Amino acid sequence: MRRVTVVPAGGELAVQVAGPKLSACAQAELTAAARRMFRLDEDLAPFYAAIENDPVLAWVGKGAGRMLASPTVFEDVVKTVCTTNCAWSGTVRMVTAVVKELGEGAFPEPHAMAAAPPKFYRDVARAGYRGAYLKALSTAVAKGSLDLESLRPEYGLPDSEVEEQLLALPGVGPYACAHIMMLLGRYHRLIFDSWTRPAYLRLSGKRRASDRAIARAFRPYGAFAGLAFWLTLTRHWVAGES
DNA sequence: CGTCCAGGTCTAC
DNA sequence: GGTAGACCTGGACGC
Repeated sequence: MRRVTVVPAGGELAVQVAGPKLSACAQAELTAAARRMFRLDEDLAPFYAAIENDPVLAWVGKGAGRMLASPTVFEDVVKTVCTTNCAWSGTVRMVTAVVKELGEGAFPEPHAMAAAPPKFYRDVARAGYRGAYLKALSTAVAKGSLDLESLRPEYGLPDSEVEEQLLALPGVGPYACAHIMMLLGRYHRLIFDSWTRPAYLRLSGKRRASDRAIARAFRPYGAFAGLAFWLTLTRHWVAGES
């Protein structure tokens, strides 16, 4: 597995690979991965226009707001399932094991995860009950009965259908669905979990707020409500923003 | 040592 | 359609 570096280069991103020149096929694959990771095909102009004079989010219009994604939807789904009902340290443990033991230095192909025995998920990844979900998920993708990549926006499926398909996946409920939708560039849904809820209360100064009420507060952002919510909560992650 | 809970979901009412 | 209870794991916390 060769080292790949992505560096800013005059308003663009340059992907540098150590060693001899890649084949055309490998180049295309790497470019596609980078495009998805950095969300280069997404048009955030309508969002930027909507927040131009926003007291909280105007800063985003300088070019922020592109959440890092994985090279494939499959990888995002697996990782997201590994964030459910556990501490972040657990997520890191599970994903690290999957990459190190099954992926030969990178995130594994679906067939490699499908071929891993339940013992791996239980004793090595220590994924608990999620092991069965990961096994079922990767098996379906490896078999071809489940095509997660077809959920990418460029294939034109409506959000409602994508949501329905995601919610039908093992281990994917409302939280994971909203999270994956965001990573797909479908920004309507707000991500509600044990981190975002208190984070919103802290920022808004409210003592309590139902999910429904929070969603209502972000409705003015329309199709970008989920992104606006996320950026509001993570504003302080960005250097220079308090 | 037991209980609680962390970036929830599933099943059974 | 909404809501209890169970569910793997491991770290934090109270006793």
